[in-house]
Amino acid sequence: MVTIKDIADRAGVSFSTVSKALRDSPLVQNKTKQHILSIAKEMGYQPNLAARSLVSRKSGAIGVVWPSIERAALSSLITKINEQLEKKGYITLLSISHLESAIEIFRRYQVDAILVFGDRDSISSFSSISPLQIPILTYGAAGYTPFSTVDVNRGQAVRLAVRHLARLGHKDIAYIGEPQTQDPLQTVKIEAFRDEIVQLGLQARDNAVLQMNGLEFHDGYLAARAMLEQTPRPTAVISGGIDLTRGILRAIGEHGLSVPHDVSVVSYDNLPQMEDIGVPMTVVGVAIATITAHITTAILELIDQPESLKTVYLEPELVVRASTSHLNND
DNA sequence: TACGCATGGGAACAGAGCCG
DNA sequence: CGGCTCTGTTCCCATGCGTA
Repeated sequence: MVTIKDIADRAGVSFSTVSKALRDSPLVQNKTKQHILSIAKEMGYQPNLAARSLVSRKSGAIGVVWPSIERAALSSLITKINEQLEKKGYITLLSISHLESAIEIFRRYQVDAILVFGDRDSISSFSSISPLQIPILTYGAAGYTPFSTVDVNRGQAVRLAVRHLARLGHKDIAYIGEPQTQDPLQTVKIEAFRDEIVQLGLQARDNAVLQMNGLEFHDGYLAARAMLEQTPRPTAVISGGIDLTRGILRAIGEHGLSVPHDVSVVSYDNLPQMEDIGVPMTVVGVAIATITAHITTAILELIDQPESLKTVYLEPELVVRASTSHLNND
């Protein structure tokens, strides 16, 4: 490997001068600088990050723990976060391992901060993390972790959805998004759903919330099929997430029904791709760009002040598109 | 303006001291 | 004397302060 020493030998200067020249220091004459730069380029020099972080005590890397790789909503989050951190000179290391082993690996790489996406599995293991020197930011796990957190007011999002449908005249509303295994992130939404139904004096049916195995396409599909068999059939449905929504739309289509004429659909997850997933979706949630901006800011702050502890709660919005309409009385 | 030198964490190595 | 553990040293490379 080419090091600054090799460049120094070739250029006939000391390696500290090469270091300064490569970092565009004003302490090196422009002529010398250009000479050194051209030699570095010619020799194909790449700075050794390990050595650099040895001195600076910063690795310039941020570890992201992302255990549920199959969820579409999270994948657009991570893409954007990576983009924004890159602009700030950081690289992101992604781990899809379990929380404990992911953190251990990141410690060895000496990342400057760790971002953890909370999900059912990671939430339960937060308590077992031994205190460490690396700052940790969690997303989607407010109230479950001793760390700084950026989170979304999920309950409020679902309330917005219920109110929107109620305003359109719907009284019989279903909710698809209750996995069999206890998932705190989903439970919050479901509780808000039930509560808002009662608050608005709508029909509170026992089977309004549909059970399912998981939160993926097929789960939404099966739950929607079950819902469409109910009599009377709900006139509107709220979906717990984008993957479920895709399955729900499929089931409705196969049933020979149309959205929103026969069934209005509001989906959780305020993602750009929601503008058209067969139907332009009415959605509730915090826009991805807003979430990622807050996460990025919070991480950078945490690197500057590792001791600080901060919880940011983001308020969701309702974006009305073509998947919801007034109740038909025909 | 350019150079000398200390610095950082950890792997690899050298040497000392011990045991059977 | 071979084999072992334990301690101490050197090296990796880029950075940046102090100095010539």
